[in-house]
Amino acid sequence: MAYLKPDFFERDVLTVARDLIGVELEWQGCSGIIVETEAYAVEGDLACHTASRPSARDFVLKQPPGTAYVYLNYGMYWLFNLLVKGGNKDGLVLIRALEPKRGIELMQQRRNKLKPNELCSGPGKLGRALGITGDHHGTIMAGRGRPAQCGLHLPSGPVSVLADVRVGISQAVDYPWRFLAADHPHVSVPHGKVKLPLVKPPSPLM
DNA sequence: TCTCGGATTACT
DNA sequence: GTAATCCGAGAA
Repeated sequence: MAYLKPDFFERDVLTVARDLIGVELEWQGCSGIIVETEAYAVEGDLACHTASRPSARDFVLKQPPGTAYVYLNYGMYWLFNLLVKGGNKDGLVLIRALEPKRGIELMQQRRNKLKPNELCSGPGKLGRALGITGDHHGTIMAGRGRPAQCGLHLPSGPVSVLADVRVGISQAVDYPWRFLAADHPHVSVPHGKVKLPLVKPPSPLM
């Protein structure tokens, strides 16, 4: 099974976020099938870190496509993103949920959970299950420099993917930029169940 | 130096 | 419903 090449990440961030569904994420002895992602665009997306953080903009500028963008959220959870650049729309793809495949015992140990469908069903849970921290910010996940025991593998067959609005944001809340494996039991929030704010900030149509 | 908000989760 | 927990960014 071959690793994804950098050119996978040199396309439109929405296309890449969609195509990552079904991909197997291998991470230091553990692995899982990606079943939920969100796209964040460098330009025109107020929910993206690049809209408010010069450091994120700098990261996009200087790092190659396929690099991991890792950050601490709510002071507690490490969230794992992949850099997309060189296509029509650059951005970051948040990996939000996995179906665990390998290293399940280790993930259960880290998460203090028994049920496999709750191990990685959310971006914070996933980060904890895989043992991801800020030390992994900048890890190259495709091409030269990729660490052994880390990588991404294409699915063997076709995958059914649904689009939905993104979770837990307060800006650009109505972009349908969340992608899910259809009817999959390991996602964080099922398709069509994301609660929108009562008064939504206006978003331009993309 | 201080304040605030945030791509969340688990527990009451 | 809300505590836990901390960093980047901007104001002062």
